[in-house]
Amino acid sequence: MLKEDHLSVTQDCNDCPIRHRAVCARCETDELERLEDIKYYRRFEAGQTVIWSGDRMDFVGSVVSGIATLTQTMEDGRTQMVGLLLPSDFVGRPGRSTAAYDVVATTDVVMCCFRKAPFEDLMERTPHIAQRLLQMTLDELDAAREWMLVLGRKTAREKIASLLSIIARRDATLNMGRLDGPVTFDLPLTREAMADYLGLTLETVSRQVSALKKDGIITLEGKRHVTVPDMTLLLEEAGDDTDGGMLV
Amino acid sequence: MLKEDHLSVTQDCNDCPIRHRAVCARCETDELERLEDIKYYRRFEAGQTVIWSGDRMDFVGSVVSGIATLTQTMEDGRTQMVGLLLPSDFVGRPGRSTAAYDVVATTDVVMCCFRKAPFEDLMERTPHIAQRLLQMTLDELDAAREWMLVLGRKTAREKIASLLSIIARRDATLNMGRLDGPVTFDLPLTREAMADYLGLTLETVSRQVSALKKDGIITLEGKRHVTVPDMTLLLEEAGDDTDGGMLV
DNA sequence: TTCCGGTCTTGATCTGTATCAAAGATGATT
DNA sequence: AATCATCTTTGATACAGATCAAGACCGGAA
Repeated sequence: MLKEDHLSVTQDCNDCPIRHRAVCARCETDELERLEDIKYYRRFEAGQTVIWSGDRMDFVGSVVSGIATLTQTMEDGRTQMVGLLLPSDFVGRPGRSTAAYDVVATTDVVMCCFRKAPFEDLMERTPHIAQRLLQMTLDELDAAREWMLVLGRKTAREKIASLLSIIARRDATLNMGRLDGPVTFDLPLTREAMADYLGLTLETVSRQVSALKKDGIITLEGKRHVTVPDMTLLLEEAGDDTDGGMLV
Repeated sequence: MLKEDHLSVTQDCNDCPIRHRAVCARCETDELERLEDIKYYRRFEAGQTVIWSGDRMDFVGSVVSGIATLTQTMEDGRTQMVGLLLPSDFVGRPGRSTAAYDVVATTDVVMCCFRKAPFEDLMERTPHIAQRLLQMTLDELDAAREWMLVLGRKTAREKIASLLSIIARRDATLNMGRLDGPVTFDLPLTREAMADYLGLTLETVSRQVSALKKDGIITLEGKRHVTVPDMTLLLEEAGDDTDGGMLV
């Protein structure tokens, strides 16, 4: 649900009918005019690396459309995805000059960027922005910690169910969909990307997706189009508290 | 390294010779006087649960002394530690009223607390605080993501080495120790707690600690007192980039 | 000193997931 | 329509770590 004082850029941002919300609806007008100078769009193709870990990072921004991932790679090639960037997600870290992770476009991606130094100035002058960014960062921290439980303690089947639940929920949030009937969405990730997110191999992902399908927890049309007849069942498979809290 | 504008409470805070730094050195004096009204100390015994997940959380604070953990538990008892709270770490979440995790005192703990509502007011009025808190939260997010790589992709031996590296580094930071010679510290965690942090069983932790000892990567006096003759070797075992970045 | 509860180690065996291998879809390009 | 590259599924086997089980250690209490 996009809030009035949302820092994120909404999907309409590219046309910019609501560009004045791009940073913060509570900002005064003159700040927003100034914003125009430091805002610009970037387009990335599917597969393209937006930024490499260790690179100088001279912008912050948010995803307007498309999907990108945040990944960490060890020298021997083992890869762990540490974040999934969907439309409205914020990218970059105020106060740090180099990127800590690879950011890779999974699909074609449009990002709305702000030059970093002026953005940081703006943040200093307008406290709402720092406060809003703090809330967003705390949410991401919660998500990361939630994921630590998935990675550390869940079985392969539970991991898959957890990932599907999260994608279903995020998809519903973005598209104003409901979660109380059958839920349908497109998987934005290859089996390999899912594996990298879940700390599994792609073969195991494939097997467990097939198993969930066989057991009627999900239906597949093609490889990527998923229908969940009953989210409650999926959440049970994920091993989450079954009080339905996630459905609210 | 404690910074001048550190939000955290330092170890001396209990005696409060430097209590005016308790929130932010850059705050003006009158804000600090007001602070006295909303600050208090709490003492917890080893094993005591500071707060239960889901509980109403009416304070924020920071650890003055002792060690606490942030854990998540599934209905069937599987437990994952999602954070380790050492002296100077911040506890609590401005803007959210219930705790998301269990906070458990591992040793006796003293926390310096601030009543939540007034603290949030203070944050609104004094932008440095929100900004400092944002930096701290971003650091925690980095730590959580680092840990996702450990949980998702590292072997048991690498996991143990990673945990020991982190504890060694944090210990050195707090005690102004060096990391370029032999490093000695006390393990603040039982084998079971280590297992819960690493997504392993306590038996596997025990075996891998023994293996690292046999291979001369570490030495043990008793069960808990660890010496690392050469941090570089330990970092190699952890599978971290071996450019020594961590030693700086 | 002995007892005792909690912690830790070690051994034997089991199992979930990785690994290795091959073939089946799918969609783009010619 | 045929070719090709990429993604996905499925099978056979191997292995890291879990599980089950038994003691060893260690500090505190009596």
